[in-house]
Amino acid sequence: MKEPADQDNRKRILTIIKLVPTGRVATYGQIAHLAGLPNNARQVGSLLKSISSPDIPWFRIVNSKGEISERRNEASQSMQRDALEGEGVQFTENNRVDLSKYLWKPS
DNA sequence: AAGGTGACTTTTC
DNA sequence: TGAAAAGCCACCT
Repeated sequence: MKEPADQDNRKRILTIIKLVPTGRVATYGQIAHLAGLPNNARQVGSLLKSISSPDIPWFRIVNSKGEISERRNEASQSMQRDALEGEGVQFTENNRVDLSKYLWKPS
């Protein structure tokens, strides 16, 4: 039987994000890779902007530099930083997180 | 149908 | 080390 691939992928991505533990962050590429979409990091981001589920810790997703990606809605950006700091993640002067410390390493 | 866009990543210089 | 360009792929005019 056949399934709509993109919807299935979307669900898989969200599932992965839910697995990211508190106080940790993950990169878009990592999420995409874990979801089985190695080169679709952008799609992950595109999906996150339309997030509506409170169960999804979207704020734990940052880009490969460890910085919060720029977006149209600035409020969302500062909200993300605030949420991460509330979980114990410290930001550097450059407005970045130390990936070598906070990056989620799945088993 | 075809080209532009984007919450990205990696390679190059 | 860091900025710029190229690469990628789904989604939207």
